[in-house]
Amino acid sequence: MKFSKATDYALHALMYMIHRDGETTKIPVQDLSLALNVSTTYLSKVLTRIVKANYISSTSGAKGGYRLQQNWENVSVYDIVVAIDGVQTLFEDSFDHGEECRIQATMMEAQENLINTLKNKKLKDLTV
Amino acid sequence: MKFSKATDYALHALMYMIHRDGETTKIPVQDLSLALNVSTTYLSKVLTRIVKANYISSTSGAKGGYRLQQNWENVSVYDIVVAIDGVQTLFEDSFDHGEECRIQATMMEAQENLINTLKNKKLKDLTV
DNA sequence: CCAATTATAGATATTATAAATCTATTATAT
DNA sequence: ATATAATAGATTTATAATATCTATAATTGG
Repeated sequence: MKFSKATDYALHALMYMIHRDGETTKIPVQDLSLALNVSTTYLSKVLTRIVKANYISSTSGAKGGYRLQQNWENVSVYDIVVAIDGVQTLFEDSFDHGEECRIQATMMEAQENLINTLKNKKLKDLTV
Repeated sequence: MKFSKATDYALHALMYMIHRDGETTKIPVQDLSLALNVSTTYLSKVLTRIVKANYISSTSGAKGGYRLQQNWENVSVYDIVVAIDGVQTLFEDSFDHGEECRIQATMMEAQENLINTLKNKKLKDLTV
């Protein structure tokens, strides 16, 4: 019952990018890696997922790097969680008690409240 | 980012006990094991934690078993989660950005909403 | 075109944790 | 005394997260 470190890395990397230049410059993973003290290989593997999800762009080669997309302000914390870990179910009932299982319903309700909090928090809100 | 199966087992075992006899009879783990289709050894290991947390009692030996405590109605789903998995932090920030880290604050807020949902749901509510 | 730089992909290794089993021990009723 | 039942500790198995390594593809500047 934990969020992944990868999500933590991604969020901090994004905040670094936002605070540094906004969506104006490309930032190579090495810079981010240095700032966060996480290996370049792993961090780039993580960031590639954010690229796939289209919240940042990337360009290979010299002078390349990662850059925020114009829409970054509307991206929620939950979007990042999903981009990294996929849509997770916090609770997988081992029993086939069906729809009317109140235990499952309770867990789902709790999970919804968690998710909604993260959906309502945009990256922009974290910069204020 | 998952609840443990053990918690699932415990909750279902408790519901079985509640529905069967309330706090009147001792139920050996073998009965529960049969009802849930979980091994007796593992289930008893799980239930022992619920005993330690004082939400059920146990007696060894012939005609022994597990029995609900009189206070079971006031026990929340969160109480069971904690009894099994301990107090968990859903998010452990890898960076020492301190109190004012907004990422951490957001995750904590989301976690609080999750926990409060589970605190407000009593075992009694699951039986209705 | 060449060399340097940078992201990506795939395979693999490492760690950590949950899930489950096994054995021995202790307690209780008949 | 014997059968029943919980508990404790050690150990195994399974699974997922974390991380590294190597090779490949793309881009820039000379």
